[in-house]
Amino acid sequence: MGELAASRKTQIIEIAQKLFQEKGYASTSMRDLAKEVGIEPASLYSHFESKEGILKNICFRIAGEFFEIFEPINNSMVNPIEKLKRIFTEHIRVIVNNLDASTVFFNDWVHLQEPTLSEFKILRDKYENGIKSILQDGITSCELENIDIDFTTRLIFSALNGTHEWYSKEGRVSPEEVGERMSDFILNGISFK
Amino acid sequence: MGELAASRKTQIIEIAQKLFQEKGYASTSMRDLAKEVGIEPASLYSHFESKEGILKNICFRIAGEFFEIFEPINNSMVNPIEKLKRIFTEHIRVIVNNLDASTVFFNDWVHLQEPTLSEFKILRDKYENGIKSILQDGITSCELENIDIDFTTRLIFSALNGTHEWYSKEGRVSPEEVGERMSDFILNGISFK
DNA sequence: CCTACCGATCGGTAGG
DNA sequence: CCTACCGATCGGTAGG
Repeated sequence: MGELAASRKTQIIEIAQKLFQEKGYASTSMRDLAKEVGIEPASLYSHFESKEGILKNICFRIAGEFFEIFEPINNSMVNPIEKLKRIFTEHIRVIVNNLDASTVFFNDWVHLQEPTLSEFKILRDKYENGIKSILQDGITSCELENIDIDFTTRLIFSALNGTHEWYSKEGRVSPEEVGERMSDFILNGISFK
Repeated sequence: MGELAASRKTQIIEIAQKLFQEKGYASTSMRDLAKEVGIEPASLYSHFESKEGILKNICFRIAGEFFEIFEPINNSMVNPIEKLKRIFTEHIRVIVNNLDASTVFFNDWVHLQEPTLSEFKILRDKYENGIKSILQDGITSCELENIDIDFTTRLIFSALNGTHEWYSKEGRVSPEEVGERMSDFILNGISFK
């Protein structure tokens, strides 16, 4: 009390993000989490139905953030290259603004159970297909070379989604700058030949 | 029997790689492993001192493979760009030839305990610093633009080390071709401006 | 390589 | 949100 009064549920999620990020979802027990929150283990179950419920909350919140930045840019009337540049930059910003949660998102979504796992994969594929469409538009309009779209998409996500692994250690670079340099790197790499 | 007689120890490692890759190290129990091998859980301990011993074996074997390809290329008398190109290609080959083990290497090294964890990190830093030196050589000799070496190195490893996540699903591309296209992508991306 | 077993810890529930 | 507790499972050991 006296601090900003985040709800207990929010507090649990924030601490869970931190612990899952540090030790991994599978290696973090509900007892670890309860201790850090300062309540009894059983009390966690009045806020979440299960341990997986917490993971679900984290993963789908981050997925939601990615779509929130993707859709308005994708629907805007700019050319494909500019779209990609903006999406890459905003994508990085989501990661950097949610370092703990995005680490959990990338590392621990595999621990989601069916049917949640399938829902998650569908969202992921949707986002991926969105990027592929923009690449296709770029090729069609001759703004991009005739690249291998699947392969290029993999490379793009590898580059973007590695950010959480190193950003905190070299945090002197601003998210905007990382996003821009990453965009340059990728777009330059793509237009090879 | 009747098949190629790999030693039991080798067989345990191979099955462990597969299970750790599928479910993660922390979520795979010694009982899971024993069952798949076809022996009693306690019997695993006549081959390995602990569960972590198996992880150690996998992680350091892969680390060794990376150094085996790195060092001869690094010591060879070719220019920095050519060195990078060859290292990237061989790096990809190591990943692709050891898909299970390299997935464990990338995802589960965090579960190593001290002092093994520190030994592992030292190897990782050594490899990373090797790449940084080559980039520096390339800049000094004006074959590369005056890029940010730390940032570039992060991007390189993000791109290279994401390969294990998608390769098996699009396995129609040969390791050599992946390596070459990845090299082109990275080297083209690097020389921006 | 097995039988038999240990203490510790796990996610989760009942009931208040 | 707590006390009290459940059955299951964990990594690992003793002794052969």
